[in-house]
Amino acid sequence: MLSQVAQDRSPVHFRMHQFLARENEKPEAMLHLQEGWACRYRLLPDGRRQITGLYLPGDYCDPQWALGGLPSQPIVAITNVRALQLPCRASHAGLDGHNGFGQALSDVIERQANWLVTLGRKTAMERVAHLLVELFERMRKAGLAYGQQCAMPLTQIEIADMTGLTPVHVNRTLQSMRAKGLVELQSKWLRIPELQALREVGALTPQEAAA
Amino acid sequence: MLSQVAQDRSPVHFRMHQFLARENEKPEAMLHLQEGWACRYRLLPDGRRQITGLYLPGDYCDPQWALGGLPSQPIVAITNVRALQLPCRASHAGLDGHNGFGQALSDVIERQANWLVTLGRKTAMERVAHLLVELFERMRKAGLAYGQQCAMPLTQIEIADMTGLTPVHVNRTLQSMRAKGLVELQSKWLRIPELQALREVGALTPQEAAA
DNA sequence: CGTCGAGTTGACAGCCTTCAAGCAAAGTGG
DNA sequence: CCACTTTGCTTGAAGGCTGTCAACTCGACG
Repeated sequence: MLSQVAQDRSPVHFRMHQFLARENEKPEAMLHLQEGWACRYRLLPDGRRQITGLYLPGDYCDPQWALGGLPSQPIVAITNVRALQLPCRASHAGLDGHNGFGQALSDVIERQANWLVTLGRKTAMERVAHLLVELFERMRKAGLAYGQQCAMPLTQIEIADMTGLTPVHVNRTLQSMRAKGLVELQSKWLRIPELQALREVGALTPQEAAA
Repeated sequence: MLSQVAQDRSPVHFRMHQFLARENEKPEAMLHLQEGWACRYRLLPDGRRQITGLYLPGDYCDPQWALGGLPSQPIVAITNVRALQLPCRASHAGLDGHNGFGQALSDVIERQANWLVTLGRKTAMERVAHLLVELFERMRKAGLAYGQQCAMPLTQIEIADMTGLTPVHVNRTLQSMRAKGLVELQSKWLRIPELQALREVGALTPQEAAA
């Protein structure tokens, strides 16, 4: 099993804002996150930034490295990160969806497609709702949700870079959501009183945010 | 080789607007497009549509089917399509980037990430420029560009659903690009007088639109 | 010759951005 | 332990990019 491979390796640590991978640099190993959050992003010449992927505890970083090629986007730690290393080529024998890597690859493609819909066609409130629902459900799958709440280390600037909005508008949108009782969000903790209500606000189809 | 596998199969045909795949229905076979265009998309309950992937001649449809799971989004023919069928599981022995499927999977992830940046952070003109550059470069790689031109069967409505804009604004944006001499686009043919100029208008980083 | 889809144009509204200022909490150095 | 700075969050006012609504043209098609 992959987990056994992983457990043969000693854990590595990254501080907040440290790079897990850089553009066009061959990664030393695939990482299996044990603790902490990270993100993949691209920076435009004029400073605009778009986050293109989030890595939460339990996620592989990055499954596509098993396919060969070099990372085209940097990956940076959002919080301090602890991870296990595993060789990028450990998985060649079976990427068929019946093991972790195939599923992880599917999830990446699925989530990216969902975000294309959100960034292309949804309003600010729908975008933020999508993000919060996805975060909560992924944390819950990782066993890191406690009732209706989970940790949420993202700053409003990072939420903006994820949702394609400005930090100012993210702030106004969150306040509006708080006023409606849709979310409680303070000191890095997220609480969602009614998940189904927030899913509807986010215009999430049944298959979305399930991945 | 994959191509030999493919050539063992007889070609299948789809008419314009016919489905190559439907949501949650197991596809009969992976398709290797020989002629015609198709797209993957999602429809929101209120009618908003976002195209999440384009399939051009030479593309596999869809590489991720080799990973297992069911398609979460429908795929529909934009023009009439001719394609070769190959079994979804033909590739299990090697998805390592040294054959067509691994590369195809990488390309899908890479292109989706590029579009996340465009939909999240770019202006209308940058979005349309990105699309036209990508289409031209993919057609050229497929051997279907002739000098500075290639076929471009998309309607302005389809361009809008790809770029996250309204058809009206796509129209205005295209006119503005024509007025600046950036593109010539008429009767389903695209000509790009200066590709590099259009790349810059699209705020494309070196690695973008290369996939 | 009527219909339909695609493209085009104008007027107006609105969501979101930009710019700016102020506040609180956390980190830093003396 | 207390300035001082930094980071993150908040709020207001004004403007712009894009959306909405509507009407018109044109060519393809039957």
